[in-house]
Amino acid sequence: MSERAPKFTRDLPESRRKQLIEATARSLARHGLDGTTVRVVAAEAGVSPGLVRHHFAGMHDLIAETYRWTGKELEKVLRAALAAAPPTPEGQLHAFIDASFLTPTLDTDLLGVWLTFWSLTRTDPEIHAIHQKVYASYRRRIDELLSALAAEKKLALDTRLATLAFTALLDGLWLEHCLDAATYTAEDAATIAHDWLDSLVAGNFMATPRAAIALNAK
Amino acid sequence: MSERAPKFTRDLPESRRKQLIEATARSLARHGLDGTTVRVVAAEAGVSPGLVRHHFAGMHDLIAETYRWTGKELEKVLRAALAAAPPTPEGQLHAFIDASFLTPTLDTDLLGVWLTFWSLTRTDPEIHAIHQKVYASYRRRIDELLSALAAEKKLALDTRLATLAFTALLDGLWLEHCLDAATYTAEDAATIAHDWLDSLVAGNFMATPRAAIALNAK
DNA sequence: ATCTTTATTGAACAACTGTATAATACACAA
DNA sequence: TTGTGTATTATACAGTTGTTCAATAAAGAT
Repeated sequence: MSERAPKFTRDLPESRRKQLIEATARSLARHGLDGTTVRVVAAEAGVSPGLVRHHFAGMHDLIAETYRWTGKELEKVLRAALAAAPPTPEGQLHAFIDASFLTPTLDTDLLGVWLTFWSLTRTDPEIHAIHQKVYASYRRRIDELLSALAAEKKLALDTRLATLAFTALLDGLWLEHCLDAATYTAEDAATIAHDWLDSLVAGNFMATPRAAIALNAK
Repeated sequence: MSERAPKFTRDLPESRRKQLIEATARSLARHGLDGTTVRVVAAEAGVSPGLVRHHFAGMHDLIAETYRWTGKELEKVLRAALAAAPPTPEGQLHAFIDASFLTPTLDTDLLGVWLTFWSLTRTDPEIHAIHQKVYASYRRRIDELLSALAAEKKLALDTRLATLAFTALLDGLWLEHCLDAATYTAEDAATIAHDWLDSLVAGNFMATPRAAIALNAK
């Protein structure tokens, strides 16, 4: 009875920062960017609003850090999926697709946050810089796998365009699934992507120099 | 000299609403959702802030109306492109791709607005409803063309999945181009999409029941 | 000219935003 | 136990938000 409960518990800066970042991610997923305020995030993390400024330069900084964290989190999941898959280029790429759509941790909440960042990328220079960094590493990985695939299967492949097509297809599929989950399932998305890759392996893709054809037609 | 200039000019509600909607679209493209406030929009349209509430139920309503307007504007451009193209399914689909990437009116500004709406779709019920309506009509059109294509070319095609793939590829290509125009050009995007369609026509796509294969493999 | 309608203005409002700051009290060392 | 550092709280603050509303004046009707 004489022992009073502490009004709050201290924590290491590193740990508290992570809690605030995760709270921000949850808020972005649920309430969108508009609804993600200092007070909402603080409440979500179970701390007082003032603590945000103590651990971050400001609200904008917190959101940017949440972007970086989400990117790393995503990469972690994908990396693990690739490590467990067959070490062939084809096996790795198929595993990449499965990880993108069939992994429980890649739920619409986690990916819904991504949409928020996309909308910020066009107008916010700092977010734009983060975006470039994240996507450059993302595309490099795909490009390496597609190059290895082309070499192994002896495909005449424009790996640059193929990489762009692959990432665009995955992003598009996930985007539309996220915007309206009722339209199609994650399994549908995976099927489509796998099928695209199969067609690529069969050599029916990115081999025809269409641009040259179009020029001749004129 | 005795004639004083009018402090403002009146306008028909319909006309003024359109001006405000267009001002909102410009603001969304330039300053993002955060920067699009009642005062900013009013200044962009050259009117007083109070006028917004006179023509719209509120700021939220204005943004929703801007979504509807942008959707119609986009459909108008696509419809015109299809009307000018060869009436064959293949010709129509290729024209659809060109219109999506090579039309001057479909600049990154107009499409940048779309991103804003996407970010709202997940958390705002009204925007979500508009999104469903717009995309349903969008997909119906593609589905009809792909069905006609499959019939003409006698392709064993899952048109539902093919439609999803087609729209996802276009959305993804445009999205990533919008987010970082330095990565690839609109011509690159068009080339990729045309190539995908060519591959589809050649019969190398969406014909294999991958799901069944996967089940047998287990 | 005068009247009527109503599009338009501009300021005032309450609510909310991110931030600044002083007081507090937890956790650990001596 | 006492002292020290600082994570944490709570409040206050200035700025901005969407909205309200009475006054104004433009434009057509009479």
